[in-house]
Amino acid sequence: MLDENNLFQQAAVASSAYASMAAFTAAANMYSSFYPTTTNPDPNHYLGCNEMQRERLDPKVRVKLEGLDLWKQFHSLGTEMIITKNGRRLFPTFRVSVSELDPNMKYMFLLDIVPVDDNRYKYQESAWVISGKAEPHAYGRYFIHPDSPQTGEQWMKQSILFNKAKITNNPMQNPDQILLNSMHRYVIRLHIVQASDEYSIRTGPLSTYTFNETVFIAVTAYQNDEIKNLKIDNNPFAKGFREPTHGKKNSSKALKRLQSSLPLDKSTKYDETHHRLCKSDTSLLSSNSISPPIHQPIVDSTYGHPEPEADPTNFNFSSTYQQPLAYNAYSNDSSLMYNPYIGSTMSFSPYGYYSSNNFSAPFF
DNA sequence: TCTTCTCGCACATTTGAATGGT
DNA sequence: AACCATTCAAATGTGCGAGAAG
Repeated sequence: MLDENNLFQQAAVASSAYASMAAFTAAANMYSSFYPTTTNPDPNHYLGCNEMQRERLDPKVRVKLEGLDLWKQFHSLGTEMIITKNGRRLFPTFRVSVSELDPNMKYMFLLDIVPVDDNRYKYQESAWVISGKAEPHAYGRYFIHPDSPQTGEQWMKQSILFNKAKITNNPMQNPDQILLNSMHRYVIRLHIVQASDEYSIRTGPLSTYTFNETVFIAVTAYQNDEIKNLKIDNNPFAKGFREPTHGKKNSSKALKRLQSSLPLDKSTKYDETHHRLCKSDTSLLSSNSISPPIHQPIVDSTYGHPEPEADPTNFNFSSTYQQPLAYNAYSNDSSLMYNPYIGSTMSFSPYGYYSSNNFSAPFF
């Protein structure tokens, strides 16, 4: 049996903070390689940490998902994220703001992505349908925010951007890239650890936040044209595929540079709140009765936004995440949804889903 | 035959070094 | 010398489409 303490001691002795984080991630990733998730997807099961009790952060701590409008647009269509061998960034970018941290304490921010259910999907007749049982998920891959660790005061100064986080389908890829399976459904999680130094990463108070709007299906090529068009319209790197300019090869580089340097263009480049509006969300929803509940209902993760009206065509949407401990992920009934917080109670806050679990989901 | 994945391509932004002006 | 703005090229991030793989 592997001595888990030794693995994490490797992280603890690293000289610089950043190096220690890398070692820590490597240690966590070694776990997943030693304990492959071939039979039981519950990380507690193969880590043997069911007994571990983990203190939570102050419940007053609030995390708000930024760019919520754009996330909701994607979510209403069934978000797809491209995964590649070399790793692909998430779009929309995962960005949060946090409040009520202790300004003087140090924290680390980590992101990971976990399966939402135990199904594999395929895109058939303009709808996602279950095509079989899911492949095992490689738990233990985290993206650690490069500013970690820093004080609560610094984290709360501005929104926290995870634009460098990448997803891949290549197990041999850099361990800080999150390994996913194509045609599987996932949700993004944020972990905040109070860690004043590298020794307290595993023991410091921890809270985990999940946002319903970040549920997506990993794909190697876009299936839904509406999703593709929404990406093209909103992702600055995909500007070349927008209608007016796409296919033109006669514009000189100098002209392009001039155009791109126009003040208006620059000022709106990364402003997600000014993205172009697309078609009405509800008009694009699938009402295919054979579709599984691919999308969660849109539940506000941001304080101060009214909850949208219920869509009568959207009868298949479940309310999984609003129910405390509604499903057993590891039962034999594959129709049940996977709750990554199994064993815990889960409550919803206006800022996001908050796990009250003391020990289970993240294993660091 | 069908579905899914990979790769090279064109077009875009980002980044950082080099340059010039104050 | 130090600072700032601009220019430029390389690196990187996109989706497309053809073809490969299973």
